Formats: sequence, structure tokens, C-alpha cells
Amino acid sequence: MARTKDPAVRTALIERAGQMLRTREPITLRSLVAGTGVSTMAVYTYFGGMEGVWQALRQEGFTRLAAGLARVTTSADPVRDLAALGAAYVRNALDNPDLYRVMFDATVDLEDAAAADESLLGLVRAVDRARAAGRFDAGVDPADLATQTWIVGHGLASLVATGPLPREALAHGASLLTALFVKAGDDPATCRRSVARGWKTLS
Amino acid sequence: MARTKDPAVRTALIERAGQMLRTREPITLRSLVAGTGVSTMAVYTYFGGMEGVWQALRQEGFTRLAAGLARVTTSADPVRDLAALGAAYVRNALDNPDLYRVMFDATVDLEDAAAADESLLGLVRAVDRARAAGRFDAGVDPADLATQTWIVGHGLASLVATGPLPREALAHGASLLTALFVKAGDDPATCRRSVARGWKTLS
DNA sequence: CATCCTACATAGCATTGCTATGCTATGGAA
DNA sequence: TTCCATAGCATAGCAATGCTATGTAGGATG
Repeated sequence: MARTKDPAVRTALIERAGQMLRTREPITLRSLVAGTGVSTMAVYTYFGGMEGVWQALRQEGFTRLAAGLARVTTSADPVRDLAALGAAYVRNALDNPDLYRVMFDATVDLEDAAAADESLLGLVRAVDRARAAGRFDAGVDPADLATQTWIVGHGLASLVATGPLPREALAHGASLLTALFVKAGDDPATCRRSVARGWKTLS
Repeated sequence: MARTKDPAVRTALIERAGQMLRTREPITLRSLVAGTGVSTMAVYTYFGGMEGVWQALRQEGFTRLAAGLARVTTSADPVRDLAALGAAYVRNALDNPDLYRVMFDATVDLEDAAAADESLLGLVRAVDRARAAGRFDAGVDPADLATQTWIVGHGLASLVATGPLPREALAHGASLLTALFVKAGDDPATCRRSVARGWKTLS
């Protein structure tokens, strides 16, 4: 029919935007395309405007988060794995603080919510394994416990990444998750050791 | 020496800014002063620029949060009070979602951190009362437990206010706080009832 | 090969936050 | 009371922002 879009241009632009986010350069229409050889219109061709760029960055953030969670190896101790997933969540937020902020600063739309749910799935499966292994009570709802783990991880990551809490406060994560998993039925002493093993993957 | 600033102008401007935040109007230099009778220069005289306006809004947010927490009545049940403080924190965030976002979207500076610590004090005192009443173990550090309560409240409020979690997810707050307080030494059955009493002040 | 649609560049638009320039009025010193 | 330096304040203009209108060129499709 006519000229086709070059996917490399789109990729290059979001990659450059991510780079600028990391170096804390302000991302503007003109600064984004400066030096790339393409003109400002490319942003409208590939993203429909700057808002589209931000949305693409949000998806990039969720993709990176999913990759970080997927990198957690499942072991014979599902409670350790659960803590390791929480640690990976926090680590991802601290490794890409600006990207993490972009992910949650605007009201997330349905497309973003789908990506977030995708990430939650790994947590739900880990809870399922723990329940199957007899570590958690049969009455525990995997989705509920996964959500609560998310709440803890997000609260901790958010407060540390934006400044109110110092990095030493990350240790609270282990306490919170232990409390959560013991309430779910795990043996306190065993749980403490499992969570410690999973959480220490953070540092 | 010369003319003095009129505090009423500053107050009127931040009040108007707060109103615009609530009605989701974009807050720009010109739109902020439109209709107030003062010119754009007033923003620079009283706030030093738009960034000063945002900082003032953040402080306004912390002030409102402190007021919300102070409104929580202390009862004979310190664990109930602790849960009620957590509920008040979440309620404040949901009542003023945009103001709450402004409070935490930028990297908080030292002045904001002081306001945040001020709010934490109420939590620390409640933990102290609970420990004095024998509900918590003697080894519990009030500052630590207060911080963990904050992490839960912030994580919950943040995820519900920005959209990823529905309002029904607020019920997770009671579960999380119960887990936390039981781990601190409270009797499970008693704790569940205390937290339920405090948390139900949310709705 | 011819055609038409689409990517793309250039230029210009309104709006943004901010600053330079005067003017005015007001509080402290004589 | 008189005077004037100084801070408040308004107007106008600056560069930079996101976006749109317009014209061109290039490639896929018949």
C-alpha cells in the first residue's frame, strides 16, 4: 500500500527514552528525537504523541519487572521462593527507580493492569506450591496472599525509592513477609529461616 | 523598609491550587492566578516559582494527613488504636488521592521528611502504649513496628489510589496488620478482634 | 509500470515556566 | 512629619514545550 513503519525506529526511541530516564534528563519531544536522525513526527507516527511514549515506558517497566521475577529460580522451599520473589520485586524498583515511578505515578490503564496481573501470577503460583507442600493452611486463598505480598513489596519499594525511608529499612521486608507467612500457617522458626534465605538475595 | 507580603495571598493561592488539584484542572502558572486578581509575579514573590507551589502542596498534604491521624481517638485498646491509625492513613490517601500522589511522586526533600516523621510519631506512641499494656513483647522496637505499619498502609493506599487494586482490596489491610501485631506478641484471637474494631473505622 | 497511501520533514501554532523592566506604595530613619 | 530606599507587583517578552498543518517522497500493491 505505502511505506511501512520501521520497528527499529520505535525500539530505538523507547530505548533512548529509557536511557534518558536513567540519566535523569528531561524527556521532551525534541530532546527525545535529537541525535536519532528522525524528526519529531516520528514520535507521532509510532506513539501518537508523548503520552504514548510514557505508556510505552510503563510497559517497558512491567516487562523488565516480569523478567526480574522470572529470573528467580524455584527451589525445594516454596516459602523461600516467595520471599525471593518479593526481594526481586523490590530490587527491580531500586535498580530502576525512575522507571518504577513512571509505572505507578499516573493512573494505570487497563493495558498496564494486564501487565501487572501477569507479574502477580508468579506470586500466586508460588503460594500454591507452598500450600501444596503443606506449609500454608488449606484455607489460604493464593490470590489473597499473593496480593498481600505485593502490597508489602510495593509499600517498601515505594517508600525507599522515593526517599522517606533509608535503604536499611529494606530489612523490614523480611519481618513483614515472615509475619504474613506465619499467619498463613507456616511454622514460625522454619518460616523465619526460609524468608531469610529468600530475602538475602536482595543484597 | 518597604512593602510587606500579604499572607492572605499565599493562603488563597495554595487553597486554590488544592481546589484545582481536586477538580483535576491542570495547575499552570497562569491558570493558578487567573481570577485571583494577582498577577503571575505573585507566584514568584510567595513561592519562588511553580516548584515552590508543589512543595507547598506537599506540606499541605502532610498537614492534612497529620490532622486525620490526630482525629483518631485513643481508647483502652492500643492495638485497636494502631489499626485505626492505619485506617486513617489509608482513608486520608483515598479522600485526597491527587494530593496524596503529589506528596510522594517527587523525591521528598528534608522538609517533607520532617513532616512525615511527625506523622510517624503518633504510630510510635501507640506501639509504646501497646507494649506497656503487655500486648506486645518487650523486645519489640516501637519505631520498627511503626515503620512496618506505615509500609503496609502506604502500599495499600498507593495501589488502591492509583488503580491496580480495587477498593475491596482494602480488607487486606486488616489481615496484614493482624499478622504484624501477632508477630509482635499479641494473642491471635484478641488481636483479630482489636484490629477489626480499628480497621472498620475506614468505611 | 502506474498509482495511491503512508511515513516523514519542515514550519508554525498556542501554551508553558520564567525573567527583565519599570512603577508603586510602604515602612523605617531623620 | 518628611523622605526615600526597598520590596511588592504588573506588563511584556523570552526560550522551550507538545501538537498540528502542509508538502514531499518513497515503497507496497494493482
